[in-house]
Amino acid sequence: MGVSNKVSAKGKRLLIEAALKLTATTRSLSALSLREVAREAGLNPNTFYRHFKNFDDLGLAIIREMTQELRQPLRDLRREAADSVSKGTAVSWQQNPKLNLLRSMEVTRVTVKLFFDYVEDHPNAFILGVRELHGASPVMRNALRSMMNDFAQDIAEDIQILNLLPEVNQATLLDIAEVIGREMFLLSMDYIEQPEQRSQICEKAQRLITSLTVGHAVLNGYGPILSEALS
Amino acid sequence: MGVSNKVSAKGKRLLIEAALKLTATTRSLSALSLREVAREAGLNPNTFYRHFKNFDDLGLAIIREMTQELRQPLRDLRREAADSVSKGTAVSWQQNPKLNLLRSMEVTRVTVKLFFDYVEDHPNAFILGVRELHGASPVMRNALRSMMNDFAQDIAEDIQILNLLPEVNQATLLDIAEVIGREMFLLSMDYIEQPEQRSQICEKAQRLITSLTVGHAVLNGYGPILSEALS
DNA sequence: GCCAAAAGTAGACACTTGTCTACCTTCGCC
DNA sequence: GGCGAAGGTAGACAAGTGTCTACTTTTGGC
Repeated sequence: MGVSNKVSAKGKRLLIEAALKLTATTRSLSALSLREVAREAGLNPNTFYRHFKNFDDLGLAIIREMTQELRQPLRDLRREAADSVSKGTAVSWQQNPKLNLLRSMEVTRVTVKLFFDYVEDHPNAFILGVRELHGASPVMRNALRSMMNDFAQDIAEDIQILNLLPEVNQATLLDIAEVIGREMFLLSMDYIEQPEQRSQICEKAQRLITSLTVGHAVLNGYGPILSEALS
Repeated sequence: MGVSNKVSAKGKRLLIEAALKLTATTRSLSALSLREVAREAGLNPNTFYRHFKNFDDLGLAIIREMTQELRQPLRDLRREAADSVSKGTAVSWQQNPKLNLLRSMEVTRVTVKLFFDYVEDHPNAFILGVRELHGASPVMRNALRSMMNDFAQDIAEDIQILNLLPEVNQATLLDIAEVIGREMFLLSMDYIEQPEQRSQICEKAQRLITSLTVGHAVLNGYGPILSEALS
């Protein structure tokens, strides 16, 4: 459920957990009151001051943990997805477009699945992240924005390293990766809120990623190759 | 600047404007206090109760206005964009893919430009919309979500009616339209916050839309046609 | 021009909040 | 085994809040 480990003091941990819980169920972080969080944590209001100097400070601490807990695992997830699919298929796109396209789509499928499993295990972290990404605190917005940029960077790198697309334009690839990252995060809200629709949401995410990447490749001159792959 | 007209009472108008102003500059709607809004509006706190029964009520009133003020104008914008480009070009995609693709991209270009001009004229409405779309109030979230769905519906219809793509799968077209609508709204935040980057943001939006739609078309079997158009 | 309804104000109420100073408790370390 | 710092508590304060009842002003339709 909660963002775990790494912080020494017990009170700090409790306060973070309390804030996460309240944020997920009730309000935006900036709308919480210090006393409310302390109460939820079962601590004296003043204890807050021992660990944080204000609310943005608490927020940043949460984001710091969240990033640590999400970024590397998500990287690993994508690698895992790629590995589980690409055993011995290091053919170039020109050589065998069909095989490569299928491989790409399979990597996408597995990654999406793993991602949403991960979401399911850390709903509160995602809820808070999405909420504050467009929230009222500039401090939080900036912190989360740069986190999202890092994710996008990771995604773009993976697309290249794992050879999921024929070689394409670097800068616009990053744009695509940004959109993918953002949309996945937003979809995670639907995923959490609508358990009965989860398989459809997975498929929707896959279609989105495929449409985006394929469109991007086509616009970079790989139309014929991809058409062949789809025929 | 503000969301205008249509509501009779002067006080109601003032309260709405005040809430919009505070939301844009300071906090999320749910984090505002009744007295704060009244103060900003230059009214007695109790006046609030004459017009709204709680804060969600105020929020919904704002969204209602916003929708009225945005939806039809945005529809008109897209039509205008299409008209200004498609004079006498009712050739089918099979007949002249290149021409049609160029026309599509031009419609996209003009629509994006008009959209962002519109954003520039109503920044507060967009800020509040994006903020509350992922905010803490379920009432607001649902209202805005259904507004976004309507937009997506409009976009999907336009893509069909204006023949911006060869005929494609209906259901997944709506998915694409949803992504386009959402990303345009999110990009509008960047557009407002980073005036010096505005032309790049426009181009980014265009590329996104083109990548998405082209990718979608390719996956629906129009790869060869589009490849021909791009050659 | 009247008069009821709608819009707006005044003052008060109990409550919650952030933050202060002062005090107690636990823990790690020499 | 003692001691200093870090973690946690207690009580109090002024300031701000939502909401109540009661009153005044403005307005629109007859």
